[in-house]
Amino acid sequence: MKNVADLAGVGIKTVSRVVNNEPGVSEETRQRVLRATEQLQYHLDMTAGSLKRSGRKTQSIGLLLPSVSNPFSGEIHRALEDALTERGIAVFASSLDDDPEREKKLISAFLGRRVDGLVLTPIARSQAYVIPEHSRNLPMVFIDREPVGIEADAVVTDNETGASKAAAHLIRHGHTRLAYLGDRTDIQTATKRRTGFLEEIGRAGIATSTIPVRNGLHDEETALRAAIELLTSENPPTAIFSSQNLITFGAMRALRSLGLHHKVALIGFDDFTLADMMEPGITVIAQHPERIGKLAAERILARIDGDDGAPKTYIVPSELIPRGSGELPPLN
Amino acid sequence: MKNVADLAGVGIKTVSRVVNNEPGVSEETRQRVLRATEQLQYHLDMTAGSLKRSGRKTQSIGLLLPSVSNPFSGEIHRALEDALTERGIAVFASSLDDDPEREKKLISAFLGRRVDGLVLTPIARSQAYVIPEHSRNLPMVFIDREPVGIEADAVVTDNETGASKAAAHLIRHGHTRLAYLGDRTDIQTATKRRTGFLEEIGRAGIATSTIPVRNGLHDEETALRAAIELLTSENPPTAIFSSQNLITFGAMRALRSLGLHHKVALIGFDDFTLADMMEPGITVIAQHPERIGKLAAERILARIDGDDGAPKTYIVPSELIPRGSGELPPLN
DNA sequence: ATGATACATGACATCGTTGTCTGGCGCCGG
DNA sequence: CCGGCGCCAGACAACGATGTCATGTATCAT
Repeated sequence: MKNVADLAGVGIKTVSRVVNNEPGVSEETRQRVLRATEQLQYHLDMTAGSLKRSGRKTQSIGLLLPSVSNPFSGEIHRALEDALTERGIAVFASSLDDDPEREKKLISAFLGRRVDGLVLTPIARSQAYVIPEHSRNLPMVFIDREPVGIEADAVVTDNETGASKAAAHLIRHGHTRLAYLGDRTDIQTATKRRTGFLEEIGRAGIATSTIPVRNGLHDEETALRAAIELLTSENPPTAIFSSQNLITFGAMRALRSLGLHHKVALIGFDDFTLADMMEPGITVIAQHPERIGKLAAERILARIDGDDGAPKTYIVPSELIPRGSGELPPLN
Repeated sequence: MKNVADLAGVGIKTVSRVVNNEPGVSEETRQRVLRATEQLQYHLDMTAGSLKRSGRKTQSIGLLLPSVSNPFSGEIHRALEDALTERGIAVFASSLDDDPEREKKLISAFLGRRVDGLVLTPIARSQAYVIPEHSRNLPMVFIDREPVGIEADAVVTDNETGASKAAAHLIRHGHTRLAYLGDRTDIQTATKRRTGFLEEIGRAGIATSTIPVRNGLHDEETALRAAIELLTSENPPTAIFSSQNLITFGAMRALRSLGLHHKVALIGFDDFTLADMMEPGITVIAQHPERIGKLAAERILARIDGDDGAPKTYIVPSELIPRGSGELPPLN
């Protein structure tokens, strides 16, 4: 900046005014300065600017996702990015891998970079450890899962209702012998989906104690095994609900390997690419990651802009998409 | 920092030494300072530090991808992140959407944030406009596509050889009436794949002029239409090669809608989730995004660390994964 | 003509940190 | 007993920008 000022023969403050489009510079000087910036390939240093600038905003936020390679997270990321880029805010993205230690480390790394806000999927059992930052006015929005031990904004899918819709749908198609394949019980969304599913079954007058529930499945392989075991038991279910993407894949493989894919109904939580191209098409409870991302962006921006209303949880509705697998009638 | 220093009753430089783990502080003072940082919830401000620190490193890099919601990009992103997080480097990620204007704007935004390096998928017709930055010693690594108009490191998939492997595979299974469904010709990878595919056909002694080539397909819908048109023409191909994910999906839909999915062979460039669960399984030329990401990370780190060897293009081999669709024999 | 007013501009302190340099103190060897 | 050395610690400038304030000049109303 100094160099530009010298070249243009003006003070550095004037250069600052020009590059920041502040008023109070004559058109002539402005042109001279612009020519100088051009000539020297000058580029404003935002990091230095944010040191003194009012509010000390760095125009960047931190985003913590289960993994940036997870398509669901990718959609959220994209929607967030679109909304924030418009405001000139850049996004630091990181993957958590369900590791509470990593969660803390990454948050710390973002804090050190003085991000203007944090959008995150909580992993650790409690997020109480960020209370100091939060109350120190660091905007935070939790996504996908509600935080524990701290009052903050959250944007989540309607997990319970979504799962209950799946149950209702299967029951409406005549099923009574349902089964549930679920994720680790320490994941909040997993337990909510289970609750929603079982409660709906209860409401339909079916004894939930008769429903086989397999928890703790965390990948395709374990889901596959659990599903096979279930389907080859002596009183196998006529319909399966899988609480998550990978588990759905495992269930699909199990059904196919036993030749039951056209006989046993299946509804999975989470939509996925090519679900409609399967044989049969897979009925799913679709989440709306773009809506989650967009809402999270709106909330974090509002907080950055000073909104200090009481924290609130925003719920994004899920949607049942019938494609065939969920409409198969019970087979006996 | 000042506050911490006061509370601990030491000078700010001593606090700096402690939080940066520099030597020359007695154990007693160190403890006192650490207690103070704890009490005040002090967190080092890296942005301020990088202002004066030698080399002015911000410990962050910019990553430009077609879209963060694209699974292929996601894998690259993840691999990069893993390698960089180890070194304490954070990643700004942004989506380009095939928009050259956006490419320039985003690069400019990253430059303003003084990233230590840039990893990017080039979109614009030429990247000559970043020559000033590059020669000013801003490390840059191009991924997926080689840059035009600038000498810089690049990490790309072996597009030509990959496509030629697909052609050879189909020919080996007896096909002579092949067809090519390709992306926009202004995308470098697309033309390379076409070249590789056609050259291999030529080498096999088949007149490439007889091969229907459809370019300019950019999504599932256009690919679907092109494929249907091709398959319902009077001398339809017995095998199709699709140059990219979405085009493969379009081709799959076309084949299925015409009831030809077990009759006409298909090989797609790019692997995708559930390819093995299709009917038949889809044979693909798989890229290795994790390897691309890892290599890109190694290169950018080396450059950041001062490696000033001549720029080089690194080629990551692709892999043909047979799953059924590519092994169907010609049907007449 | 004169004081008031508006506008263009630059000097300077400052943001939070680190690099450099200097100072005080204890210890050692001669 | 003294010079020299090593260790700990702080004072101070500097990084690249911006906020504040002062200054100079042209313009305007009276």
